[in-house]
Amino acid sequence: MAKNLKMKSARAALDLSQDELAKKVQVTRQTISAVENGDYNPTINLCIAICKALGKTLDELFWEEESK
Amino acid sequence: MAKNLKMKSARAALDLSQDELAKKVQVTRQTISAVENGDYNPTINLCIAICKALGKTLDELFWEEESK
DNA sequence: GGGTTTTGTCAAGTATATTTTACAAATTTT
DNA sequence: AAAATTTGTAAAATATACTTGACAAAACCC
Repeated sequence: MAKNLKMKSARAALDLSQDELAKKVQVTRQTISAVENGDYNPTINLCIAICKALGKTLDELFWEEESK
Repeated sequence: MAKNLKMKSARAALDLSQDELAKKVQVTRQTISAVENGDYNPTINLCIAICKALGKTLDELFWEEESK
């Protein structure tokens, strides 16, 4: 899977660390790291939570990205 | 979780059975049924595959729906 | 109204998403 | 350049997505 740079840059734009985002989203820092690095295939509920924390929509952060 | 009626109606619009969609998406009919009925929390890759099979985007089928 | 296809659901199993603990490399701050 | 923060990664454990097989109710055709 490809890295999710859209997510990484949306997070950077809000000046959040992986750990801070993880807390907002109720997940571990490692999970956030893995999602950004495309190491796995997150749940849609997690994607939605990430989108809301970053003020983006699913299409903006997850469409076409992991579409392989 | 709430039922995903957007997905159900997008599938109906293409006159596909759950089983036919399941085959296109390489998953079991039970999984499609569970997703439509909101019985669980699918993977983003599965959501993307479903969107592509139905000619829709993530925002169209999965945004706000399961946002709880 | 019987036959066929479609859908809901359930129980038991397998695969994989996510956690926990932990350490080192990289980056930022002072 | 040392201290502090952020990030990549890994192994073992746990939770949960997804499968397989199967049965009954509902919906569609004849």
